[in-house]
Amino acid sequence: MKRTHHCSELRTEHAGQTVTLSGWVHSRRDLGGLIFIDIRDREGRTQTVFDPSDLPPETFERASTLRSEAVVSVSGKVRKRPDGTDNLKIASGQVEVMVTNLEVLNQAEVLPFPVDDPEVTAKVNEELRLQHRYLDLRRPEMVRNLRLRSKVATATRVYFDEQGFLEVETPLLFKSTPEGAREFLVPSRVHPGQFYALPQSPQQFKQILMVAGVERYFQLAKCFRDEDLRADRQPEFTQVDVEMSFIERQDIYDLIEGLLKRIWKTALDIDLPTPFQRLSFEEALNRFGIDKPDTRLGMELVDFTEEFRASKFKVFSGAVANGGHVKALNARGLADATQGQIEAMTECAKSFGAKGLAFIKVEGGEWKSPIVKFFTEEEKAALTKKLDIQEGDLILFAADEWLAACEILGRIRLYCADVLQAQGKLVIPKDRFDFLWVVDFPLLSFDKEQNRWYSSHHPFTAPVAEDIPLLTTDPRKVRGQHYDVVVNGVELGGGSIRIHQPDVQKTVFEQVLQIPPDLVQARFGYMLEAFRYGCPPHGGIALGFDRLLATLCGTSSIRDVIAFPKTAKGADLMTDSPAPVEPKQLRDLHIDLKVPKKEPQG
RNA sequence: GGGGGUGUAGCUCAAUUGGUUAGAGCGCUGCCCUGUCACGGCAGAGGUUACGGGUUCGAGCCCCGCCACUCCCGCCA
Repeated sequence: MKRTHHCSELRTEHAGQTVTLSGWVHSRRDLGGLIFIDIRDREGRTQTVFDPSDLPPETFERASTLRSEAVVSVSGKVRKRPDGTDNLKIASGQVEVMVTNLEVLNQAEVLPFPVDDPEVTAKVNEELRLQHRYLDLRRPEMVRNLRLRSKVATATRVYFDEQGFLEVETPLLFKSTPEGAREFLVPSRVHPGQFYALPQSPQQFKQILMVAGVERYFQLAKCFRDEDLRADRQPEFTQVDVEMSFIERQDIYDLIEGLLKRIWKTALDIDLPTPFQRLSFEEALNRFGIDKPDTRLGMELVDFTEEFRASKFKVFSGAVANGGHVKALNARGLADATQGQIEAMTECAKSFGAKGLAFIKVEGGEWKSPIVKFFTEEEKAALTKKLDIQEGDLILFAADEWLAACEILGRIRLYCADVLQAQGKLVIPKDRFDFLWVVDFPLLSFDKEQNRWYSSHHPFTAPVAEDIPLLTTDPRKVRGQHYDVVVNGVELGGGSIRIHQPDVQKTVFEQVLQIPPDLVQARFGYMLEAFRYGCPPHGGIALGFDRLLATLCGTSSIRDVIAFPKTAKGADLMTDSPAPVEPKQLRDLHIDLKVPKKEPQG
């Protein structure tokens, strides 16, 4: 049964050798008196020939009954294919194996969907693919993704080892810290009524490791968040988690740029230019309307606050009078936007609090717009100049508070880019990767509904040193030592320099975030205590490993780079989980269920 | 929690907008076929139109409900 070669290995120089191949029946061409069977393994495929003149009739008969995806082991002599019968589509296409022995290791029933035809399979309903993930993973594209993931994981470990990092595993049964994302809870059998939580990230352990003197820590860490899912979010996911002592922000930039450079070279043989561009949070919002800008798209936002301060168009001048901004973007070539597309954009703007969406279509040499009649010649000239308006352009406006105006147009910009790409008017090369750092985030944001400040990143993020006195006097102005790394509009990861002084950490928890002292003690007491016994200055970062792989593989869904992902409702369709448990299990855990009974249908 | 999309043969999709017995390609089954590689030829089987109601002379199509998948908003310290 042992194989001598894999199925993408044989070449003309192997001709004459007797070999054994093992794998799956990829395809079968039964010509009646002669049968061709392509054997496939994870490396590729090889054509085998069953010729009755070389074979016992019984073996030939068995070959004719083989079905797709049966598992076989065949032995025979390799030979160069007859002239004119080479198959250039496969690597082993110049040779074939003349089978003398066939062992059927397992038959396969008819499959629920084909795995041998990439065009068909790529369109198969994802529900079905997830139900039979083991078949989905046989597809060459999925094998490639698994392989790339493994390669990148190894490259990551090698890189960090070279840089003097220790890989340390941290617990999955952790303590609930309900400030952040909703957690998965694990009931304790031994401690009735008490729960573990699965970690949203190893944040606190990695900081504790710095107190422990590890100095350089990394881990490919499993993280868990019980929030609603998206194409780029799963309830359990993997982070490249990093923490270092005695560093400043620049050290993290250098380290991560080196890592990504290594990964891109290993995975795609692409040399990433470093250092990455650096944008402040404010500049990212001003120019792109989002804190994770996709700089490949062009169409930057332009500010017209001054130009429209005294405008006759009251929507603009009114917004400015209230301290707001007027911003615009030029969707080049989108003047032919349909009514439906304009409406979709307007709906999108409204969902961000806009009252409407002002626009100008530049068609046939004139500006078609319900608002252009309010504009003076000076205002029109300013628009033409700063937006470089040309025939065929679509100009879109937002007038609102600064952040809202930016975010509305930021969202519209992405919508326009989608439309332009679908129309072929915006073409982005597949091998283009625009990396950048977003820095200088505000440390705190204000929650209007709950009337309190919350951490923009997390409560362990260090303020810029000279801003520490402002924590209690003017929180809005405090800058955080936080950074995000972004590629092509995807937030790949983020981190910060941490607070390492127990008194500053206590101030943030109790006075700024207004967490009662007894709660702080119960939830974070061990950390504050640890900080008192000699905590080095430290900082770190976490990269979304799944998003990283999705970017490398050119897919928008991280499900394509996770072997066994869950659906949008967190179900595993293959194992049918989550699922009910036995009453005894619940009794052991001291749990009573209160699940409303479903109303009978009808 | 909210909004959009999808659900018809094993798979991918049609069904002239409410009208005869729901079709096609691939796959599957049987027979034929010695140089195929998307093999070819002939024949055949295969449907609770996701599910439950309703309107109608008549529903795959319209209405109500419900389930699953998917995308987005909220959410994701």
